[in-house]
Amino acid sequence: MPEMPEVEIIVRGLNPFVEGRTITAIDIIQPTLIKYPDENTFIESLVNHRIIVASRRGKYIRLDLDNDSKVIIHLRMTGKLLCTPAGGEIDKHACIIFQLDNGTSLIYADIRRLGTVELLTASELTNKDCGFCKGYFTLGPEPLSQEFTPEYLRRITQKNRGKIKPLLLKQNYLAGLGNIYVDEALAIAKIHPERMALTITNAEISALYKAINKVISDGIADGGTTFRDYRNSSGERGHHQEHLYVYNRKGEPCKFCHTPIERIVVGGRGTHYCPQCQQLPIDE
DNA sequence: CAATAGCCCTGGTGGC
DNA sequence: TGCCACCAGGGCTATT
Repeated sequence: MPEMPEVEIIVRGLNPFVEGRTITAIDIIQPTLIKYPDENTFIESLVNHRIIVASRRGKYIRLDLDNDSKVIIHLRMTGKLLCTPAGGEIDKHACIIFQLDNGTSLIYADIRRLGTVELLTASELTNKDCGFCKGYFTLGPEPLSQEFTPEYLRRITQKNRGKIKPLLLKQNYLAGLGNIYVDEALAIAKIHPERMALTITNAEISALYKAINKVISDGIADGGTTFRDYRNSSGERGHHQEHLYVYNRKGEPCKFCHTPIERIVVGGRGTHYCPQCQQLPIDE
């Protein structure tokens, strides 16, 4: 569900709530979400330990514990991390409940249960070849970071034989973009989602670079995008859906030229674009 | 490598 | 109102 801006908002909301709190008990309602290690080791490693900090890398959330355990969480499509006050209502799709020493609880809830929760020791985190959290260890640079530059974007488009949209969705090239923000960035940069990455010009690279950083920072500023399931750690909706250019706007007028937005499938994903603003070169 | 399909799941929506 | 096919913000794996 959540892409980088949504995960960023979740982590920002999480920290004031969990930082310094000790986990007093863990209720595991859906054990299949815990991919590593086994349920008992998971509980033993965390109960009576203090959460130092929550952080984000790409679409992953990480909790660092005082015994050097790291909990790596991916929310996939419908996962939520909810900070629930003492006596507060437990989400009906709660999968794992971390009870904290002040009576509150941190609840992992997930309607479709596609999310993943893994616990690594400090040495497993350093080792990277532990066989778990593979996606976490191979993440590319973050939008808005020093490492993400127009030159970097140029480099990955030059060495890729495929279409631009599937490339931008690959987390090992760029961490954090998902289906919504990719469509939005391409719309703002006026690049067709099926454009062959190799043929993208320097001027377009420059526009795409700015557009990626813009959609991500706007998404964060708006508290994320909520269509149905996304909620921040307090259970509130985001607002960026009110400012989208193309995503989920099939048939509605383009905000630049008023041409109806079209929906196609690219790389197996629903894709929205303006057929007027985002054209393929004639020879493609 | 790139493209595609299948898979993990539930639930909302739109067509009939 | 009911039934049903389809679709969904992700990502791993296997196959061609």
